[in-house]
Amino acid sequence: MTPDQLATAIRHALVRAIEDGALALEPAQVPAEITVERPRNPDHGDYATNIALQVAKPAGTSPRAVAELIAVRLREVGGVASVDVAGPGFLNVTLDAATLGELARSVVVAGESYGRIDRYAGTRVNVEFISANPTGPLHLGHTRWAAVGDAIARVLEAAGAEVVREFYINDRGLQMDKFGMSLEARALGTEPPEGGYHGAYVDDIARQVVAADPSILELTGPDRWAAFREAGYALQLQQQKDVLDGFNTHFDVWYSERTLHSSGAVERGLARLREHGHVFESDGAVWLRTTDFDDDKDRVLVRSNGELTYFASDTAYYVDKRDRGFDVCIYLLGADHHGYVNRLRAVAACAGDDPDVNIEVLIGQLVKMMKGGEEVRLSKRAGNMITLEDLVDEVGVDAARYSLIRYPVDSPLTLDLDLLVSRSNDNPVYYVQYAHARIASVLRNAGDLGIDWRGATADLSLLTHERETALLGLIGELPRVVGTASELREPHRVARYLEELANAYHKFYDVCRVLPGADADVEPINVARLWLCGAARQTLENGLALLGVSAPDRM
RNA sequence: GCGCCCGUAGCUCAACGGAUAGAGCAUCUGACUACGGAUCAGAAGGUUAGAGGUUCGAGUCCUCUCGGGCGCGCCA
Repeated sequence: MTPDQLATAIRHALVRAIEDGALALEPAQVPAEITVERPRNPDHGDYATNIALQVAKPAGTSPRAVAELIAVRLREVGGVASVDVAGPGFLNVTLDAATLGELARSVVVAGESYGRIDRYAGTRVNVEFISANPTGPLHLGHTRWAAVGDAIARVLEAAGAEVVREFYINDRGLQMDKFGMSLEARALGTEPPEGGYHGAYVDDIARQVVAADPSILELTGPDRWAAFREAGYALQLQQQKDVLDGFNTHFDVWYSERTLHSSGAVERGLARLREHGHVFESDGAVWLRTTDFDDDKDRVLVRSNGELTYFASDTAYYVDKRDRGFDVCIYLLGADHHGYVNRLRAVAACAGDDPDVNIEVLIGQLVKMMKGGEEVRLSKRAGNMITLEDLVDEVGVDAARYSLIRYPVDSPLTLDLDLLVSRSNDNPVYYVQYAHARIASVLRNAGDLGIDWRGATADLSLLTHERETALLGLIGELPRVVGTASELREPHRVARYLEELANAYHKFYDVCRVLPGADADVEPINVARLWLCGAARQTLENGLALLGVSAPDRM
């Protein structure tokens, strides 16, 4: 029995109590969600629910009395071994061993699809993240989003959503020109202009550009730096794509800001906003009245000199996404952009959408790096800038991704490079991966012993050891973890869950011998435990896949 | 000045309004001549920054104070 099935059984028990007249409650007062959770304390059974505490007040009686009414009816349900009323009115449910054990079989049978749910079936989601200028390498700030954004996309997919990962290329405007002029300057051996780009990578790209086409130096005037700009753009963008590819983060759409303008999307976007009546003119400029929807000031779309603002691109881009059929547009932005939240939400509202439904702006705090006990200051001046590439070179893709994903993004994160580099259990990713490798080893050994556990008849009711039931219970949690992680857009919950699961496996392994000892026959308990191992391995693999982290058979 | 985020063990951090606030690291003590010791068992470590409030119940929600990070252009 899965936790969801138990929740349904509890609901039925509650409804029956109402129908029997034992409980004075309107059907409408039954909560939409019945919370079933695994108690921290094993004495509290396999599962616990607080439903009695929730409905006691509207029912006009005490929580414990309600709990008793539900308990009596729940005990009749097949697979339920016992139901206790505890504390202020919690219901503690214990399943019988066979019912719990069968979970192992169903997980192994489900394979890679275990953990997938249909909560967001039919929902099209656009997840936009990183969206850097193509004027330099991706740095540490981008890296957090590369890992977390991709994990959010994976979790949403597991929850049934149709997800597109999108990277908005800021390839238009003054910064690009400065980039071109900086490249030109370095190629000519002069200093980049005021506000230009510095660092070794600028020299590298300049060299590459000249090497690819030496005739570029024969150009003059703006033609020359524009040519450097275009050639450098192509190289830098490709470099970003390659690095992200190596980071196991693959974008479905690379959306160029230039394309947005050349395609007429900007005009269409402005037209849409005018239709809804939130555009006005003042002081020779065109404005969007975002203050109609919680923004603290109105925003300029077209400057009095006729030029479009960056904000105009933003609005058009949003409208374009919606026109492409996305129900939800998720933006992942750094904390230094949190001032954009209200205006982006206002854009959605001005376009006639519901900002609470169609747009979602997630703000992530910045990452700090410690090395040798000191903070590594991040600066675009090359020397101490940490790039995504640097991080991966130092600690590897799995450790880098995992370390960035395992913390909620709304709190600032401090990473200690020294700890990450050491391949010890200081980094929990190894703890989780080790559990997977350990199981893989056991299963290999079973094969070497000629044990065909999947083909044998197994009595899974033998899995009654406290460590076995604890492990089974946690294995059963994956679908619900996917549910909360996807709903809250918090993939760190998956990582935390995997650590718990790995811990439960190690504890089980420590006291429960899986394979028969030397010269011993294969007993039913060996087969049952192999099923448990198979289920645990599959759950770890599926969970790690949600994070884009590998599940190695050997380490 | 206004706004957003944060403040939990020595350190890095968990905890969809639930039961005795949990892990890892660091410190101390233990455990295999059988499946991977990158493991497991145990000890120690807390006024959840502070003060009020909401309710059966608050680290979590509301108000205020203190402390830290960030943001407030017809810039991109």
